Amino acid sequence: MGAESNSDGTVGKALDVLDMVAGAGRPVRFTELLANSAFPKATLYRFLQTLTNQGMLMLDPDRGTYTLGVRLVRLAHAAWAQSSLAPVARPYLDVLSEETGATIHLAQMDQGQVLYVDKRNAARPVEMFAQAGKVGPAYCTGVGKAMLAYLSEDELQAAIDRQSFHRFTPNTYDTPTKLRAELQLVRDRGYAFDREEHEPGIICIAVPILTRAGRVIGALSVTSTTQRTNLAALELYAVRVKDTAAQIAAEAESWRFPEQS
Amino acid sequence: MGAESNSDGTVGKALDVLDMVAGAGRPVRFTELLANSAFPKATLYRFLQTLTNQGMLMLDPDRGTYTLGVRLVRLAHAAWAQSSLAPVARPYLDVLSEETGATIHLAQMDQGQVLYVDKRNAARPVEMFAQAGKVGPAYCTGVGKAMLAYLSEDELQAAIDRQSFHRFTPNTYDTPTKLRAELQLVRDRGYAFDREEHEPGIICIAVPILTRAGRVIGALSVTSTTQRTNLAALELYAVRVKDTAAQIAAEAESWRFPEQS
DNA sequence: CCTTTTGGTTCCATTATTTGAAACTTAGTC
DNA sequence: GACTAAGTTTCAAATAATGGAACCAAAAGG
Repeated sequence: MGAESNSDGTVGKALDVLDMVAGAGRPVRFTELLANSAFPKATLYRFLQTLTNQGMLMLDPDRGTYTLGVRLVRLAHAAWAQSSLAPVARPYLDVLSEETGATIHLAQMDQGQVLYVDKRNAARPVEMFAQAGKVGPAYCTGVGKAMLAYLSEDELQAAIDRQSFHRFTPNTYDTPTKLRAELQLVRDRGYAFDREEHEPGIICIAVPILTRAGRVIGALSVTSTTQRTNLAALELYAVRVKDTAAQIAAEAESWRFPEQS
Repeated sequence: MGAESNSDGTVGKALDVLDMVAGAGRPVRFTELLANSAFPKATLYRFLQTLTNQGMLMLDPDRGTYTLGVRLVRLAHAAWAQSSLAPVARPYLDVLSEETGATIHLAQMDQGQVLYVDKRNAARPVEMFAQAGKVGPAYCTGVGKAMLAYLSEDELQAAIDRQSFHRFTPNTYDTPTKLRAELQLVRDRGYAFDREEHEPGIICIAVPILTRAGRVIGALSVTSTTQRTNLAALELYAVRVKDTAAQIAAEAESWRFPEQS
């Protein structure tokens, strides 16, 4: 059930250590990491030293605990800025958020999961890293299904193999077969719904963002609650959102970066 | 003049490659990276493959260009969330922003530079990664000087060695000697000013965020423009900001993470 | 249409680095 | 002052990284 990302030599192992620290979600001691890892003491120790040296980890000298380092934040900023999707999409999200008064999500696929790269929230305007960078399941979210529906068969199968198919609500499509049937409907329709499949009361409409060649580069969703609205009302935005996605795709694709001398 | 972060073996080299891609600021081709690196073809090639496998880089198959991967965004989210500073500071920044109507910055030290980890901007509420994650010089910004002033002599010297001392404006302290004199004033006063030292028209007041033991964990600033206000007016916030910094420090330090079984 | 160049990928013997058991050093306990 | 737990260093053996050179594919040139 775990994800063994092996066979990438020393670098891969070091990054696994990084993931372990990230996975803990809080500062961790050497011994604790040692217990959760297959590495021998000395090996893990050296990895931690190297990563700390490199600023990928940080060692709190007072408590002897490791946390993720700030270099990651710097790199992530660069990653965000140089991905053609997120920066291009920004102004479009602003407009969409204003028009609908709903929550807007911009997501990408990451190892079979949904990674939210930007968000607009009418109620709570400032979210920053607290929201962007979060991951969620693909098989039971609007953006997830919108993207899955347009993957190639190979990619789709690889993604399906990574889904946990936990039944979050009675509406969750909790088997590959049910999911594939739903994805066919998504393709026919051109957009995906989330019918409280992940969280009760939360519904959304989502569209994929595709290159001209049909490659999936992300997805865009308008999310609301059953208290405030319903699917039929959300569906009225379908054309509007599809249109926005098309514009974003076009701009992202045509965005040529300045050539270096 | 570059920073050789060598001698951390394979992992260090791989991370150098990552920095190269980040440094380019746009998608780069294999050949281009090869030209800028000391690595032989095959070696660089393998690094790129490994990093791509690991999701740290992304290869655009259409254009044959590499960009930073989404895994970094995920890791950075975790880094942000598990650093005790940024999440704890969030509500305080909100309040400060509301009270002053000015721009608020939260920063940490990163390899001699200032890394902005959060921001509130009265005018432009939504900034996300576009702002957080940015880096700036330490010797000519309020937050930078506030932190430098409270480093240990060793740390300070190391940081000074990494400063470029470019004279951005007539007010820039552009030598180590001038800077050290200024830092003494900062210590005496308990907070730092930015007197248009980095950008004309931009002024700020900044305070360090210190642990009880006196270790620097970050800095907090209130920034405005000479058109809207002046230093004397900003100084009125001094007590308020110092107070906020103290609260943040106390909460960040006492924040015990839940123990794992 | 054939040749050359450019950009990218693979091979494989050599070499250097990682590995990890064990010994060691603190720092805290009883 | 012995004992234990947590963290750090050592060093020969094992393994993985290295990089020169060959290879392949596609574009450019004749």
